[in-house]
Amino acid sequence: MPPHLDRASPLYLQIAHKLEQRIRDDIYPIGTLLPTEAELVSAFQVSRYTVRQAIDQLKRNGTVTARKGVGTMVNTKGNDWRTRFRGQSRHDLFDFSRDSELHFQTKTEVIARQEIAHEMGITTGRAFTYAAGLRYFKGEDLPFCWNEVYLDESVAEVLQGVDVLRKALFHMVESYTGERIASIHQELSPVQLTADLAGKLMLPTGSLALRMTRRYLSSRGRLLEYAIQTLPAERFSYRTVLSAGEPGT
Amino acid sequence: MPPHLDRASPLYLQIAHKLEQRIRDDIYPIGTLLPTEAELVSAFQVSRYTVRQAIDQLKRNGTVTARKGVGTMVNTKGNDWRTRFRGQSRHDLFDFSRDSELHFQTKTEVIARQEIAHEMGITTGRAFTYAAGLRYFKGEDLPFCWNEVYLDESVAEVLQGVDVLRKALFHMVESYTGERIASIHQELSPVQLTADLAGKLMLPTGSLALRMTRRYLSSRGRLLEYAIQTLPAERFSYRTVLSAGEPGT
DNA sequence: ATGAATTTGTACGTATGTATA
DNA sequence: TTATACATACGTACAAATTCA
Repeated sequence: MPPHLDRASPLYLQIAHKLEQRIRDDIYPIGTLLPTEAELVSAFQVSRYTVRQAIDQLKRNGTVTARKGVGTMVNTKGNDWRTRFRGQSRHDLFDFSRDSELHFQTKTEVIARQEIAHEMGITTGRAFTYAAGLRYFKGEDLPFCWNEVYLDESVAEVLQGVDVLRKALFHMVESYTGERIASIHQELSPVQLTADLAGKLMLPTGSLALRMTRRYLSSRGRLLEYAIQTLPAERFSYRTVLSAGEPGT
Repeated sequence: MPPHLDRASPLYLQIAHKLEQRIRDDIYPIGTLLPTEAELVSAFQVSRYTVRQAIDQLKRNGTVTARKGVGTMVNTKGNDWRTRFRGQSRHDLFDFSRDSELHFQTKTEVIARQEIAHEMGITTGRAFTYAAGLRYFKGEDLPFCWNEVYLDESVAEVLQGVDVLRKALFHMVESYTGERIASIHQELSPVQLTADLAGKLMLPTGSLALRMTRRYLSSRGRLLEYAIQTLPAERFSYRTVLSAGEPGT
């Protein structure tokens, strides 16, 4: 056990965190190469396997990119998904909650049967609170999204008495349970508006829209929340910037 | 080298693909556990390290989740096709390019005029090489994507003599210029297939699809590459996994 | 409640392949 | 061609979480 590391958490995570820290501190500036794996091995006094696991962490969230024969380049500082998830522009789907309001129209108790259970990726028979409504950007008259939510009964209480939602629901769930949402599985597909939805959104039937589903999983893999958003193309575009460095650098 | 595997691509990817295939075929149904790592080792006749790398691949795109002492559970089978894509980082684009092949059908020199220049966000009159073709997952017969690319004339040379593209184009651009792509602006919208495109993709006219555009900008803000992908909903779903912490915790 | 068996997670060593400069 | 640096792949061992007798 190298002296600068402890046994409290895996070595590769400690090293990954140290590397991220150094990137944030501009010890490894954006656009430069990290020390080679061999150098990191001798610097940290661990095996190459462990160094590679640490670097894998950074690759996974886009912080660095490796190229054979060249090295591992720093792309960006800090890439916490929780920041991305909230703090983006109004046109970024990652951030609904801060600039928009969800006005519920219906709220009922349901049992997940065949199709919906399959769609959620769970076994049939589990109880959920289903709530749905229109989502508006603050200060605008036209809704830009039809929003449906299934909340596991163990956390359904957070929606009680809520008619207008102004915060991220999954965040409320985290506060309620005291447990972090471990992962969010998000999926996007194209759809056409049904007559019913078109009416609610005040658009022609058959208009093109994006359908985004999100599955919020606990650390034990339990589905706590399932959300479906239908976003008409005329009122929304999904834009993201991938792993940009600092502007102008 | 186990007899059922070749050396064309890494063993762990071949195994990952086989596992995904079996999940799609309901050999490993949703909600059940995969065979244990030890069983997969003897089934595939590779080391445990290789098996774990294959499973890591499935974990990364959310297909499975593993728990110590329990096993690796199947989460989702994703659309009957091998169609997952994490759109979060440059690294995801590398993976995407490695698993698929782009077969060019046309290649011409063009000048960006009114509409397309506006779409690209540049001034009119700049010269580009335009190339377009169908993209296939390796080993599959049906294309899953119509792929168009505009390459700035300063880097157009990288496409010369290339009929089948197996690497990330922007990566080749980076190697060619020695300069890093600073940011990638991505946009997604729903569309319906035109008769022309439907013919190429062998799908009914009017089928729903995702249209994804990407603008690759140099560090000085110059547009070096503009790519448009039309992805039929039946063959592709856009999926992202936002994970809070580290695997296994 | 305890302990053994099972299963994934972490970590080390070593060797060879492949892309790049 | 040679050297460099990351990528893949084998082996081994022990730790940690879970399950079950």
